[in-house]
Amino acid sequence: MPATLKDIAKEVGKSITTVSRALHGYDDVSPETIALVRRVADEMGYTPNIMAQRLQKQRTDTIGFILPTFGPRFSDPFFSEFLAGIGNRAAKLGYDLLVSTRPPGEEELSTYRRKVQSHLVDGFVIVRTRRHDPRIEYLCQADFPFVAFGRTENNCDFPYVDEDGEHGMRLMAHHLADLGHKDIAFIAAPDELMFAHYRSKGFKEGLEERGVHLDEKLIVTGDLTQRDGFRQATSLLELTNPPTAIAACNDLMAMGAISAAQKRGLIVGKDIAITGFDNIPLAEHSHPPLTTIHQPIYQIGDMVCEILIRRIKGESVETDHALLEPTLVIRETCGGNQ
Amino acid sequence: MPATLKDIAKEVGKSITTVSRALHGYDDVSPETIALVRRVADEMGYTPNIMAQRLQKQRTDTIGFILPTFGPRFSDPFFSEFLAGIGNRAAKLGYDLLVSTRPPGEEELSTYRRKVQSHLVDGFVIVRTRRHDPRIEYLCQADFPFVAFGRTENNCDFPYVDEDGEHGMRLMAHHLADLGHKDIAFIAAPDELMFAHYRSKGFKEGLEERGVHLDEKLIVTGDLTQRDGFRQATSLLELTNPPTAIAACNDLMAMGAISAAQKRGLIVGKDIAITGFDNIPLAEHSHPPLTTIHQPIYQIGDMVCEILIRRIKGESVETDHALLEPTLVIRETCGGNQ
DNA sequence: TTGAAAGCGCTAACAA
DNA sequence: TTGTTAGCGCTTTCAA
Repeated sequence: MPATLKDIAKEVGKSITTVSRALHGYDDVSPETIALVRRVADEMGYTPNIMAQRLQKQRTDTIGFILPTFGPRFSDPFFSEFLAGIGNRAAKLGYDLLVSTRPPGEEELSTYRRKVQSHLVDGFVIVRTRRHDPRIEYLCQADFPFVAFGRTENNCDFPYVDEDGEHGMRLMAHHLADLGHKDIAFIAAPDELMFAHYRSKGFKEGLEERGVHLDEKLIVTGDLTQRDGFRQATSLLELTNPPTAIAACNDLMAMGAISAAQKRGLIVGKDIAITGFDNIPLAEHSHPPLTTIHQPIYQIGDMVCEILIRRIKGESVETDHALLEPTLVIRETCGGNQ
Repeated sequence: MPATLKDIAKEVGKSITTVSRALHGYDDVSPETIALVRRVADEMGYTPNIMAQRLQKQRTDTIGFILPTFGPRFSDPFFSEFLAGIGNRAAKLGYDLLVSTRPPGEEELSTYRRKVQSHLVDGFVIVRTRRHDPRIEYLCQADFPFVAFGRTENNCDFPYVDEDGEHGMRLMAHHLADLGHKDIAFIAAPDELMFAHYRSKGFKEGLEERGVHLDEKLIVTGDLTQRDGFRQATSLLELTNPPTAIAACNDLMAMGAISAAQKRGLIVGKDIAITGFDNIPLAEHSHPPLTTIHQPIYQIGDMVCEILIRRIKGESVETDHALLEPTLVIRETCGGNQ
């Protein structure tokens, strides 16, 4: 149906090769031919068949991104922003983005494997790294290009961009301690998630540095959703000695915790302090606005994508181990400023 | 590098053709050959080169989805959930998902055009339809398969799934009117967006049906973000005769409105009623929890994708004009139940 | 039951 | 400056 090089060749009475070269503007084609071919190509509405180009070139100009989803009601503001970051950068560099959604696990890994082996993508963006991450292990061992948002404990060297969550949570711990809190609870996330691990670590160390004891009973683990933040905070508040501050591992859980506190009639920012991590857009508009740690997700997506494409193209990359400095965003959930 | 049919053929001492057929389990290949070929293929870690298959088959087994983004801080919970819906269904049916992010406008349309012409995808999922939608116009005219989430006023027939936003907002208007509100404000969204148009229409009609007059001065338009919801609600509340209820066109703006009200010291659900539309996960955990209209976004994504793939495959589709019945979710932002 | 040959649309080395 | 030829990896007639 659509015009091919062959059609144009027939039309202008030249060979396919010449047409191809004319279209690419090679300088060994006469200007007249170039002009002619271009005009005819335009008239015929020619667009190259990308599959044919790809088969020939043995590249796909496509990068893969497999979204770790968790059940249908999946809605993490994190991902849409990150996706916009990589998507826009990829487009700017002439790359397409192949997205899959797959829950972590066996099937996830085989999805990576299949896409690598069948040459569906030239490289991968990995998010939400795990302490022991089979995806990274696989890609390293297969020597396939990828860049991760997050680090891991696997012992192999690979490019990543990460925010220093350990430092971020240390900042937060100091903030809370300096506000005079003694009974501080922490809603962690599964320690297998690398970022969760770092954040927990930073928080504990931060409190220690301020001489505040973190009671094991006040450490609980949630699944990163606001629903679970609500649940975990509720159980925390039902203790005989409830905490005066709750730090959550991410904003979503913090927002759940705010609900829980309010449900018990507590005034957040006065009766209890609550903090998050991520600074999602919603954080600014929670009630009260959430004190949190900022993470420039869009920019991270952008960086990750750019590094990946440079690697794919074999260009040199200056920094492929970026660790971003987090900043504390003080709003109203810890009181003080109002 | 990776094994090809040729490699296997050489290894087993048969022709490429035979190997291909053996791998596909054709019944005109001897069982022994099939077994042998399969074994060798496994050993060599064979995976078909998809680009080659696609070039040959003239299909891509890929569906396209172009995300309308608006600036970097792009974070609409709507999209991640919708994406999960189409992504999971596509995977189940053996399709890949090619995602782009592009702000609405000229470049957006040319992105569609390029992907169609270069055979990058077999069909498109369209979201956030506009009253006059150039994307739909183009795809219709090009006779390219697509399914939309949302309707349009372009006069061409195409498959869609939509929620009856008009009816939903009518429900909401009745709810507010029945609660006794007389001074009701509405934060609309740009009328060019089809869903916004329907929602506005339904809201106005709903109030009329209850004999409540909707003052033009109390109708403002926001850009669907919580930030703008905040801004618009603030201006509404600064009027000499501020409204006693604010209905927003979507949840995000409603959440901004809640902030605005609280900033002015109003108690939401008592001093003022605020409502949304969408029932995003966060709605349940706003403070107070938001009264809204439920929209099963994940399921809609799933449906849209399924219809699209059936069409691509040329299978018959029973219902390709689905209009879903919305439901009112009463929580606490209008008072009453507490 | 198997293989030879053609072709999907394109690029590139080489020859003319 | 242009054309011939080969080939990317696969599927699919058609003939043996």
